[in-house]
Amino acid sequence: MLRLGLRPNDFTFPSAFKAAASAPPRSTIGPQIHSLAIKFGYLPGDPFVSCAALDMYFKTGRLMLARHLFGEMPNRNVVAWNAVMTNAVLDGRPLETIEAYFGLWEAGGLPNVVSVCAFFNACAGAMFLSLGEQFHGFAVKCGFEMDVSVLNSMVDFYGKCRCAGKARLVFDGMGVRNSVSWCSMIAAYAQNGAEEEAFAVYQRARCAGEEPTEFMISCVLTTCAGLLGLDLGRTLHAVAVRSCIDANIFVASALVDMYGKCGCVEDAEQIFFEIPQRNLVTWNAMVGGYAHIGDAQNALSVFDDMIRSGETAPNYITLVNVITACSRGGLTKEGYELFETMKEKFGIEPRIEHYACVVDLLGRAGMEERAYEVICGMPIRPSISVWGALLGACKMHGKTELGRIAAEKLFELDPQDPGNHVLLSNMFASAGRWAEATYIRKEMKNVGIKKDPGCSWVTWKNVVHVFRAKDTKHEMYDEIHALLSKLRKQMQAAGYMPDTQYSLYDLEEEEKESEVFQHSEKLALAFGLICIPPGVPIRIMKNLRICVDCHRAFKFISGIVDREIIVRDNNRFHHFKQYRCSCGDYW
DNA sequence: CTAGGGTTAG
Repeated sequence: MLRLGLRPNDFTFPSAFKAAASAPPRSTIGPQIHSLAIKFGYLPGDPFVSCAALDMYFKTGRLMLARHLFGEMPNRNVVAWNAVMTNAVLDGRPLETIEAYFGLWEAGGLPNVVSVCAFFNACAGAMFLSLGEQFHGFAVKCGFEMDVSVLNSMVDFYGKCRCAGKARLVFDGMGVRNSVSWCSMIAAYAQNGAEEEAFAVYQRARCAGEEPTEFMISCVLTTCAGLLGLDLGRTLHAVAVRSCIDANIFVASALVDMYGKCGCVEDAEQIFFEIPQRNLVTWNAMVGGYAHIGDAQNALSVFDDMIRSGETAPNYITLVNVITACSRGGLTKEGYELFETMKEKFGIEPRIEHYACVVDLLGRAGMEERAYEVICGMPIRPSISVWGALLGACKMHGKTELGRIAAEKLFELDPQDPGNHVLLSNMFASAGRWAEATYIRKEMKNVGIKKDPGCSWVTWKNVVHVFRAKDTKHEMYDEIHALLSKLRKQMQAAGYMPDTQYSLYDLEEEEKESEVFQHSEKLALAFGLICIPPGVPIRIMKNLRICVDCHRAFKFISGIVDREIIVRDNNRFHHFKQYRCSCGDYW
């Protein structure tokens, strides 16, 4: 334009700055336009031009220049203050946003819709629930509740502050909704673990004629974690393909994650290797997918690809996932080395999560004492998950004394948790120390701690069938029981010996045997075998870890009836096929 | 000229 000898006017510079705002941070295009604007007399002085320049400096990360420009603006208007507020939230400095809001107020300016949205955003980012609630009242008084955007940011604010119910109240009161409103409400539920409600809102949105957007699909996909969501996840994948949004980085990352969490690494891989670009989250989700099934080799190889590609540097989540994969896959040495060198190699300081991973890694490999040394040398206070990892390992390998130390720490940190008490009691039980096992049970009763009941579930024809141990109430109980007896004989003929060492109470051996045959996962499997047609893998979920005997039995059954069985317990996946499990008996 | 929603770990 300048080369053609045309003179820029006051419309030229704002659009030029807007374009420059999305240039890479090191590009000098923004500052060049700045000098031109000065040369042509638009700066300082023109509020439109200076606001655009201000925003550009923030967006390209030149904070000092932005603040300097803001400082010398002769006539700061709301838009200028808003640029400060919105960019501060975007960069994760919510306090600065709130400060700027009051700055605007003190300077005699009147906040507008954008300022109010930014304020709610800041309260969401800083988790300032009561400040946001007060501001909610104020915004209503000023008449801002007529604005969709303001209401949307209120829904988002309540959702982020863990108040999905309050978000819903705002949402229900909205006379007009747009796509953002629906997404914010779905996110509010999804981020607070209310998967069913999130999905119900999604369905309502679709019924109301809302098109599925990248935002909507990536958000709903997070509600499909675990085997039960697989059908739903595949449906959403199809929806994304039909709407041509499956290549969007958020959608693709969410798909990789969803398939990984459902134990379908092949599907995750297909998306991962086909998409044009990947970001940190995509890489992490893929490594996480391998970690879920305990495929340490592939986790390490993708991690290696990530480093060599130079696309993105790993972060602490990447390392949590890789070390977890090593732990589950039995690559103890590799995992430990990564943990030891993550600081110098990748500049990532080990966090509490990494310590928990490495204690788990060493513990699984039978190196409980080494794990204990790591805990003792920690620069930060060991958390519940660190001691929990040690206790779990001690229980697995019968290291009763060290287990007791871990358990005592756990009781201090979380006296009400039933899982730790049960683990310790079981550990004593399997060491034959019945008096101590019973004592802990009694103690639980006295203090009023109830054990989470173990249960397993299977979906069939869109109905979830839940089983608890010794469950006789299911309508198909007789058939289930008959099938289990038959399988028991076949398994014994094939060399199966019941493993009753973790049976809770001091029962006679025979009673222990019949006890383990009423475990919830066995009931769920029998139900699956009866209902689900041959050839279709049986997918079972369990809220606690799978028991040792069930694990052994499932290997036999997968071979005897020639069926794939996939169990997701509260810790990882077990994929049974032809007398073997994907965990290699290492879990 | 400024604005509202999304993906990973725990």
